[in-house]
Amino acid sequence: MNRPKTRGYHHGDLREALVASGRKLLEEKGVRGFTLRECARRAEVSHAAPAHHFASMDDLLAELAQRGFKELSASMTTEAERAGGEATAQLVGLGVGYMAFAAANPVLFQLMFSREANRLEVAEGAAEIRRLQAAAVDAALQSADTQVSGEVRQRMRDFAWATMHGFITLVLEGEIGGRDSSRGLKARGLAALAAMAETVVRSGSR
Amino acid sequence: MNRPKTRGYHHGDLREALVASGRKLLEEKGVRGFTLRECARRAEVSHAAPAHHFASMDDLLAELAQRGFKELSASMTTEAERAGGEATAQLVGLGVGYMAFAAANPVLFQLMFSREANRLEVAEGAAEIRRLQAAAVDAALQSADTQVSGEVRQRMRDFAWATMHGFITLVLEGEIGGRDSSRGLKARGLAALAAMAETVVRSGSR
DNA sequence: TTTAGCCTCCTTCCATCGTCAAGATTATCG
DNA sequence: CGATAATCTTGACGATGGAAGGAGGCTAAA
Repeated sequence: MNRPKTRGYHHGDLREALVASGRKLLEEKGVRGFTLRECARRAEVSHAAPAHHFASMDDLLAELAQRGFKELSASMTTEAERAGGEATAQLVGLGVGYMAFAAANPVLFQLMFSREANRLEVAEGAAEIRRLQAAAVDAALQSADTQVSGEVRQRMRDFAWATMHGFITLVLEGEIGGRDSSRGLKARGLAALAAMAETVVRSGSR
Repeated sequence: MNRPKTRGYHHGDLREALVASGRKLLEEKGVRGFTLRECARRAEVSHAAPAHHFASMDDLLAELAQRGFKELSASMTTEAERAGGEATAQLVGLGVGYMAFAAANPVLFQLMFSREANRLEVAEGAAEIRRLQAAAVDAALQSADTQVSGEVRQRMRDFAWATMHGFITLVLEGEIGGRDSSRGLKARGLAALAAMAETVVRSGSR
C-alpha cells in the first residue's frame, strides 16, 4: 500500500471521500460503468470498507443524487436572482440554472432523473425543484393580470418543466446541437426557454 | 433441460430469440439489471451462445435500440395519419405517437436515448425521428403563411421536440402525474402538445 | 491511567457477471 | 459421401457486489 502515512488504519472521513470519488467516477465512467470497488480504490480503502457507510451501491448513488438535487436547486435560484425581478425573466432564469447544472454534471443529472434512484429522500429533492418551478410559473401567470383556472395553471407547470427538461436532456443525449459550439447551444436553449415563457404568460392573458 | 425436442443442438433462430427475450428482460429488470446470461437462459441456450450473434452485450442493446427507433417512427407516423391533414394536428399527432411508444416501452425508450447506446446505426434511427419532427414543424410554420427565418425554424424544431420529449420523459421518471390516472395523464400530455403546436404556428404568423 | 466496548477497516469467501478459448455437434455444399 | 463452415457447449479467467468474521484504533467509564 502506498497510502499516505499521515493516516493510519482509520480513514477519518471515508464517507465524504467516497462521495467525492464516487462523483468523479460517475462522470468518468457513466452510470453503467460505475463500480463500488473502483470507488473504494480511489479512496485508498479496501473494497468492503464502503459497506459501513453505505449499505449498498444504490445507497451511494442515492446519496449522490440527493446532493445533486440540492446543487440543482441552488443553481436555479442563483440564476433566477441574477435574472432580475420580472416574472418571465425569473422563469427563464430558473431554466438557465437548470441547464447549467445539467451541462456541468451530465451523468449525475441523468442519474437523478432515472427511475432507478427513486428513493424517498431523492424524491424529496425532486419535489423541491417542482416547487421552485411551479412558483415561477404561477408568478408569470399572475403577472399577466388575468385570472386563470387551476387546470390551466397545472398544465402550464407541466409544459414549462417539460420544455426546459426536454431541451437539456436532448442536448446531453447528443440529439440537439451535436457539432454546435457551446455558445450557439446556449443561445438555442435560451430561445427555447423564451418561447416557453412567452407561451406561459400568453395563456394567462386571454 | 426441458427444451422442446423439436430442436436439437442448433436453435434455429437464436438471434431473433435473443432479441425477443432481451426486450422482455430489459423492461422487467431495467437497463442496469439487464444480463446477457439471463437472456441466454430464457432462450434456453448456453451462456456463451449469444457471442456468435452479438459480439458483446452492448451489441445486443444496440440492436434493441435500433429496432426501437423503427417502431417509434412507425408509431409516430401512424398517429399522425390518424390525426388528419391539418399541419398542427399532424404535429400533435406525432407527439401522441411518440408518447404512446415511450409509455409502452419505458426502459427501451430510456435506452434508445441514453448516450451509452450511441452507435452509428442507432444514431441513424434517431435522425429519422428528427426528420419526421422537423418536417412537421416546418409544415406547421408554412401553414401560418408568413415567411420565417431559417434560425426561427431551427429554434422551433428544438422547442417542439424538447416539449414532447421532456413531458414523456418526466412522466416515465415519475416526476409528472405520479398518482394520476392514465386517462388524466394523457389529457395533460395532449395539453402540453397543444400549447407547443400553438406556439409554433404563432411564431410563424408574426 | 486503565480497560471494556464500539466503531472502523481488512481479509477471505461466495455467487454472478461478461468474455475468451477449445471442443462437440450440426448444417451446407462440393 | 466427405470436408468445411456455422452453431452451440463446456470450462476458465478476471472482476463485481455482497456477507462473515477478525484485527486495529477510538472513546468513555472506572
